[in-house]
Amino acid sequence: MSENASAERTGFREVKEDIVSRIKNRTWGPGELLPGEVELSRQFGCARATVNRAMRELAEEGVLERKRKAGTRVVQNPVRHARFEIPIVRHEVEASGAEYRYALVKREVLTPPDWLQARMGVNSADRVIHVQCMHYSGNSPYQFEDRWINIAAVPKVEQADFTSTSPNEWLVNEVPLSKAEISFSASSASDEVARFLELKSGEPVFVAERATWLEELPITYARMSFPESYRLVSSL
Amino acid sequence: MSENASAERTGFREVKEDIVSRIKNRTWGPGELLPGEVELSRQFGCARATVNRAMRELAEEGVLERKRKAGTRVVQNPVRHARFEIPIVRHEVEASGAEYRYALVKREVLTPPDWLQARMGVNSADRVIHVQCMHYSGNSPYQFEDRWINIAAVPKVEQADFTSTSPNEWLVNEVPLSKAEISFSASSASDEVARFLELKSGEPVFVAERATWLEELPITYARMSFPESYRLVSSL
DNA sequence: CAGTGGTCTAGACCACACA
DNA sequence: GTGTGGTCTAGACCACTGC
Repeated sequence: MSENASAERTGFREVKEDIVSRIKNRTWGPGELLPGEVELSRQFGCARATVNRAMRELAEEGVLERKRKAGTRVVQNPVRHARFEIPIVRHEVEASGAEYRYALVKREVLTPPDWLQARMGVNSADRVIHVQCMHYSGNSPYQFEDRWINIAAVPKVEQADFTSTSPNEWLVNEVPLSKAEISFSASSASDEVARFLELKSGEPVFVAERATWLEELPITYARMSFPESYRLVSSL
Repeated sequence: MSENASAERTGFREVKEDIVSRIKNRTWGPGELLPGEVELSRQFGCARATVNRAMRELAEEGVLERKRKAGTRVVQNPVRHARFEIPIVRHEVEASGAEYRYALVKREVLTPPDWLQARMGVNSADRVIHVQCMHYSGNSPYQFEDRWINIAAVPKVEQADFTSTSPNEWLVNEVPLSKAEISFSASSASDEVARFLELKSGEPVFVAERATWLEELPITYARMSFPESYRLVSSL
């Protein structure tokens, strides 16, 4: 039963940690060149593939910079990366323990406004569905959603009435794996947004915008407004 | 010379794309079980390691869910992930083509306030440096930075005066690879923030908060306020 | 307990980028 | 040219976990 304590194999996690700690203790300073994979695999007593995976992941994480022939260096200006999870509103609310409530505010079919044509490349001849709805956490307004959906991209959307299912959830089930651009900003509540979020006009709101395409085909653009209390926290 | 045109090997990128397209065209619906790695490697005519890397990365990206013995499934509720780059302010401003200007507003040594002890686990007996400074893009206020630094974690900070280098840049060079928690929110400008950002009190500001530790040791907490015009856009 | 993914190896060839 | 990382392979053993 008692295993040989020294029998541990060197895994890529150990290699990663070792490299990181050498950077932390300044063995390898910013911008400095690391030994090649072959050399390191000898030092660590493992296969080159193991070192390769370790260094590849560290490069992915923004710690190292790798170039063929040039070698691997510690990144100079550690551009920080933060990763955020953007869950479905209902799940987000329910995860907090509160009851989720949804209400459709408006649903209309229009020709795409100019800004939408410019923003997403929607064809001016196409029609779009404009939906506004509210998401509540218990009895408190949680999010006001203002969304545009390209009918040409998702014809079935004309049959969806969004009275009981939010457009986001409907789309998630209908359009798998679309590509998205997301941005965050702060803004003053417009009269309309203030009314739905139960704020005064001009009070700060947190705004998330999301535009999605499926292979260059514009699907939807959404602007989601949250009251001041909302906080977006990095995962990982 | 002329290579056999059909000699293309199946790489992990091709495997990834193929899997993704099969999900897009509903060959594999949400929650559905995919064939095992061995089976897929036969279908694709490549080694299992290649399929493994493809599926591992897709799992990393949130497209697939993998469990030993249970197999690999298409993710049910595609929790969207967004990745953001948090650059050094100076670089961010200079990248926009504007001239960067920096000004120290305040620098003082204090005992850590209660909220900071609670937030970061700073020892109440330790001392902290409190720094406030402004970052300008051309002549426009770009960011107001309010930062606390744990002297016990970075003793050299007592010698830094921050009159010409911003605390962020100083720290980046002094403390490599610290772990950070980042959050974003919207807030009303306090009198102080409004004064520095040249806004009216109560106007919306975009707030980024960052807390960093080095191996459980609290290093610094910073609250950065941006005027309404600021927009954080997802990379990747 | 048995099947699936997780990882490691040893070796090989390739593609790029610098000299 | 030539060295470095990028990737693939075929095979092996392991660890977790659902049955």
